[in-house]
Amino acid sequence: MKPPVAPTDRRLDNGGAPLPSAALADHDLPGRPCPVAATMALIGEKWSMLALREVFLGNHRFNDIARNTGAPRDRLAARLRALEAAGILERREYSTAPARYSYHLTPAGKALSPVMRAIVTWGNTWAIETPRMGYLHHDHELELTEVCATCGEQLRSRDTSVRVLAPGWDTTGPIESAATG
Amino acid sequence: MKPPVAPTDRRLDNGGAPLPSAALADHDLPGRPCPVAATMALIGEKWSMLALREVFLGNHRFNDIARNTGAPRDRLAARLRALEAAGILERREYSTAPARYSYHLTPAGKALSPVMRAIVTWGNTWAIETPRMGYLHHDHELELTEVCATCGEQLRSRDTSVRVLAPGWDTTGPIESAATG
DNA sequence: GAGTGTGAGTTTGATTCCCCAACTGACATG
DNA sequence: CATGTCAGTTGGGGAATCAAACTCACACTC
Repeated sequence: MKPPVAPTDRRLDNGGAPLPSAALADHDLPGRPCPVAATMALIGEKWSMLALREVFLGNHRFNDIARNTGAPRDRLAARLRALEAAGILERREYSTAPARYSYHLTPAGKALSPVMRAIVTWGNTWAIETPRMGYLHHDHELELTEVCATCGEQLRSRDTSVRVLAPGWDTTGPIESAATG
Repeated sequence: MKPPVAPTDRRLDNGGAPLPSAALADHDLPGRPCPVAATMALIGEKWSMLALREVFLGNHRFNDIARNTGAPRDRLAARLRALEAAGILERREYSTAPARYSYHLTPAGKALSPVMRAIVTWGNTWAIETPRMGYLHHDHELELTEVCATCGEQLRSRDTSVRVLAPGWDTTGPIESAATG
């Protein structure tokens, strides 16, 4: 039984090379070692997602990003630097003398598009009165759903369960026995 | 040609009633009026996503959430209150005298599960060395992909384009003509 | 060649937020 | 009566944030 949809390619551009972002270790993260905490450490600061939104929309210059997000300029400069250090954005010099840089998505940055789409979808439905952004898929409106590529079935939350893979932790928290020694 | 997958139900539990969250208006948002900005205003503060992660994992009590996230207790109290005000969490009194509350997901909160899954998937791939969390789908590992429910096709970013629906704005920013008047 | 504009920041000073640790209050347990 | 639990709240110091002005290097205009 073949999967009806192909598994999404992940890190193909990277071909087994080290992570583009300064990969975070468990001890860099507060509380439970977990991909959510690691992701928040990289893109969870204020203005980061809005800056990324603008780059996804095709705005690559500092002034455009500042105007469209409303972020203070110093904060935006700091965030762009952090996103660059995380391997999510790259700076390209489009003018020497004076040096001028534009910001572009790396493979890791482009890989954030499912996160962005999920946020757009949720926000349109639950956070504002009227949708302010939408996606076209070919020539029709995108109706986003999740599917398991292994079995091809549309995802329902009740068919899924979480597995905690961090050593010393389970779903309820740190495991007491032999946790500290 | 029928869609091979059913469209995801959104706000069915809510049946056309007002938004559970204090729905945000354009002027509440910095910069471009957009679902990303609205979502960030509700769940973008520090510790919010980690608190939600714990509730998704089944930890509903203040002390458990505090321990597993590592959040300062005062910040956590503030975030839980904000998420409650946003209609994402609800407090349930599980003990009177002394009054003790546990935190549970509302329909809007449960609807964040695609966002959470997208973040887990990205984080496992790009932010940490080794996956620390995974999902089981039935009895196999979940391999998450996006599909357009309208046409049934697996999503590729190059097949999609963004539409800006906010009046006075396009992808590049605010529209100059007749913008202010 | 003086003045104005553009672009990407940096600096400044006031404000706000965040972290940590200790404390509170109402009970349960020994 | 002392200790423990639970869900917070309070206080003080430090860090981050904000808005606005400023810098620097050039380009364009008159």
